[in-house]
Amino acid sequence: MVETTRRREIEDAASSLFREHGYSGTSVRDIARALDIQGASLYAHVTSKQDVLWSIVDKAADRFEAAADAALLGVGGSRSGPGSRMDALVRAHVRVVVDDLERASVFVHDWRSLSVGRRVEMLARRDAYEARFRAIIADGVATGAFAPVDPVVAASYVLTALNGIVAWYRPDGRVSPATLVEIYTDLSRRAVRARATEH
Amino acid sequence: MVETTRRREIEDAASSLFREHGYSGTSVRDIARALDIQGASLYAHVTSKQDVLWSIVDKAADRFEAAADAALLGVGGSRSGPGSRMDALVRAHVRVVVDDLERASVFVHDWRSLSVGRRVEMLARRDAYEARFRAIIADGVATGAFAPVDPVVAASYVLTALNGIVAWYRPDGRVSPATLVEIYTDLSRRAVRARATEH
DNA sequence: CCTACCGATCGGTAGG
DNA sequence: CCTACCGATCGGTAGG
Repeated sequence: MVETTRRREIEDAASSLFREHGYSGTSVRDIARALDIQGASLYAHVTSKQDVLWSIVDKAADRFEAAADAALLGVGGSRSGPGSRMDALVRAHVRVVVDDLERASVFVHDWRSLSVGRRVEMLARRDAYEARFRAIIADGVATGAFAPVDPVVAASYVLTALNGIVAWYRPDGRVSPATLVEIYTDLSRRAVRARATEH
Repeated sequence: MVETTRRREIEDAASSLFREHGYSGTSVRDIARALDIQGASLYAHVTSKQDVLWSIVDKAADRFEAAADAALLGVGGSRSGPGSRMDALVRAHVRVVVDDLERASVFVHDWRSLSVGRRVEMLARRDAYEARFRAIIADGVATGAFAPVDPVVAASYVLTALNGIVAWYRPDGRVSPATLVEIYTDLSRRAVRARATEH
């Protein structure tokens, strides 16, 4: 399916509706209504409702992975310490989330509505992504830069906190996206760092 | 509606299904099938699907509030420092979550499917609940026990992390519920505490 | 708790 | 992108 303007408009409308009502709570006619066309007309652009969900989730996963790659590369990879790498990953993740809250919300919540094959595929990608956090935390614990936390639990803690942004954050509120990125980076770094007296 | 054994079985089954497929993704017949009865037979025990959702969410909210009350009372209220009060709140919250992951998941995710009036009511209760965390964090920042974090953002960070447990935690895995409670309390306390050199 | 049934809506197709 | 339509399923009611 080629990427057209209409196709992007459909995914924009669908992301917004999926975020507010969930995949099951959104009908094909709801999406069409947002675009002022008939429900059946949507099928001139997409093959199924499931296909729209997959496009949104797949591209969102691409964005998170690309941002993490770039962030680690930018900070010099494993030549830099676990603290800097953790900060870079958190910063990149929060940026992707606040950059498109609708699509991030669908990625976070609605991937469970994917068909079995795609859900399994996405679960593997999510696990590989989360493994970057686990590895950095384990490294920090090993060097003593981080407190002796369980890397699996700590990575889940931090990532669910970052993903939780989609549930409460309003970009037009008191806290700007840039400020949110910095606050979340600080909170995440502090959650795993060792006491100042320990190193 | 009186609380009967059957009624509780219905809410148990509904919680499990809502957790896995969401409120919209679960049909009345799905719930009935889990209890080996006909879809229409469910209406001998409940007045509507929405009514079942409300019961689950309302009772879950009761549990979180009661646990927070007891936790603050147990730690001596405002006579104890912000650190102890924060620990008590976090511990209580995580205990309620791991004690019934299905109902906690419905409370966290499916309250958005409540009818408008009930959704507004629940939003107010959630805000009052979250305000306890905000107040304690603001207190800790004022006394210097906590880092100079934004109390609103920090409370959202911590609470979404705690609620995120429902998305990944498996109680039959490597980490016992009791251990999870301790790790999460440590991570949350560390996220907001001041550097050891600062106090 | 059952059978039988209701109108509304679902995702999707045919044919233009 | 439209009209017209499909079979399936939805939440819920009637009457036992």
